[in-house]
Amino acid sequence: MLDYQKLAELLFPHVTALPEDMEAAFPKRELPEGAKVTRFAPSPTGFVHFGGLFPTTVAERLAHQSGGVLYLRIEDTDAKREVPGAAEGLIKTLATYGIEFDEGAVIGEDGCICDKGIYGPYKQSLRANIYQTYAKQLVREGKAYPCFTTEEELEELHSIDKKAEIKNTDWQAEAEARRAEMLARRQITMEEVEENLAKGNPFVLRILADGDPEKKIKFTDLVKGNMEIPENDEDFVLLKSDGIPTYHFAHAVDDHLMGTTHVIRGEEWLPSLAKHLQLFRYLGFKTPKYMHIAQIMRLDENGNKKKLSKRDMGANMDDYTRLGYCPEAVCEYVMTLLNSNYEEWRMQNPDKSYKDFPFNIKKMSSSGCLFDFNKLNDVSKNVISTMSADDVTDKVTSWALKFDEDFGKLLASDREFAKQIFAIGRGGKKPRKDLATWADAKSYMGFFYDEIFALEDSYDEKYDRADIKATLEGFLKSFDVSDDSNVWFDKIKAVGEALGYTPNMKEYKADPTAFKGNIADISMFIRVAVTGKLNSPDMYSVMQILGRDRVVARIENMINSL
RNA sequence: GGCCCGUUGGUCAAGCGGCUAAGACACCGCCCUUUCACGGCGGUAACGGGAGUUCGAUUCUCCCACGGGUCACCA
Repeated sequence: MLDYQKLAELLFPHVTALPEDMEAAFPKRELPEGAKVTRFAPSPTGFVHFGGLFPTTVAERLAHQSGGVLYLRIEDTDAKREVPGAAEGLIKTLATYGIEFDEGAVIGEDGCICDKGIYGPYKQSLRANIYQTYAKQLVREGKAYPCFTTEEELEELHSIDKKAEIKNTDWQAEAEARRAEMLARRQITMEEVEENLAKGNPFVLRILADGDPEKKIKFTDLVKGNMEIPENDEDFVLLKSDGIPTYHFAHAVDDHLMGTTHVIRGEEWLPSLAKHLQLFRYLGFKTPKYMHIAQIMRLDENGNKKKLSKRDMGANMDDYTRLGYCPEAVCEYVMTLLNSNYEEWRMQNPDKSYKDFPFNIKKMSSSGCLFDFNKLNDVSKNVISTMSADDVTDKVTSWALKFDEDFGKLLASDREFAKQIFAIGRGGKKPRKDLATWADAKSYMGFFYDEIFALEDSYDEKYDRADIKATLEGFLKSFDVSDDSNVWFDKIKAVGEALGYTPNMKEYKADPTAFKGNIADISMFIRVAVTGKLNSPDMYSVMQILGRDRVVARIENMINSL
């Protein structure tokens, strides 16, 4: 039997604080009944991806909907993987998706990350003394012990050392080796500890696991429901040799001290839940509520679902920006995936912010869903269709200035002109839905600009060139931009009728053989000349915006080319 | 391989012992319409398999299959 008190002093001579000092330094939060405290706790190793935005949106909604607190904690416990500037990027990206933190690591006025709130520091690398205080206590209580086996030695003992080779692992042998090794580790004597310490050998602190995997813990996850998980019997690492905690230990200590009520994270954490529960128990902490959110999936080349990973299209939130999706649309899509009754609510409340939606944990799906660009596009079209022409103009312009500079400059050169274009068919109960992304704008309305205008579509062979020419000439002869739309259209009808193309669609449908064609054909002749395309928004509006000179010039060009 | 989670149409999903098994996206057709877009109407399409429990199972239980996740001094 080791003298734990002595061991604790040997291991952590510099740690003088006690757990109660920490409890005093991090007082319980005083929040109204039912208020939830949630957090986003990323490791600063890269960008925010869709799979990360997902649970974070849940955390944000739950906190703010309940009058609680959402805070950001940076889990930079692995210096090797840290990417400079990643944390700043994460915060900014999240902000564009409506995720604002009340507390934690925030970007200060100087553009650098600073702490806001009294539960800091919010960077785990700065909290070593806090973790070590609890670590020391665990040693005192005989719940943790030092392990001087180096990483290299460990690797030799294990048949797995690299993720890539995991498929070739002999799991049986692995488990046995592990077991034996763990038992041996536990036999460490005070003499060995002193000897190693004297040599300056590094150590990790391991938990002394008391679990029996044959026994199950009953547990209720707020989204997964009831489940049974085997108790933990693995002496996992609490403190790495640099004195910095692993995720598990930091999670328990921080979420306790910072008063997290709901731990919201991806379901990939489910397998280590037993460790966390054990840790909370060892430390005498009340366990928070857990919500393990199903993963977003993608289809691999074999048609199987796979977790959406960083490299996949649609994973990096910056992809959406680049592709021209507006954040509102992405949020909207996320909400439809998160709560099955969201779309229904949206239909009844078309003008409200998604933040007014009563988010319901019970309406969350427990199985992973496939990312669907079709659906995103549809949602996005709806979102954009309700925006004002001013909004759309500004948003398309600023997007284009960044990702399609020439086009952006065109739009910016005459904002009023651009705005008139985007105003076509906007407003009213049945707005046009042409744009799913800002990138769609160019193909939709680029033809308005002579710099971009091109004959994308051509007349079908079946149409008599002479008729086309006659239509265009006839149209030009009577064209007057100041005509109202009825007069304007009547003139077109007259031109067509003279050529044997009936203006009466009903008549035409009743007996197509009686006519050369109809008003649709005539309109098309003009449309192609003016817009270069078979399809366009309302042609009268187009001509009004284009103005007399451009309309005439384009038609004359077409006549000359026929 | 052990453990955990999951499985309703192509996708997202409602359902919570008795229903012709909702709805949305996508797809197809029709209508409206000068094209497109919008809108309207309609259509194709689903409970992974097998045992139980039950008068009756998509719904409850078990087994199997399949899919996913995880097994680090990474989070």
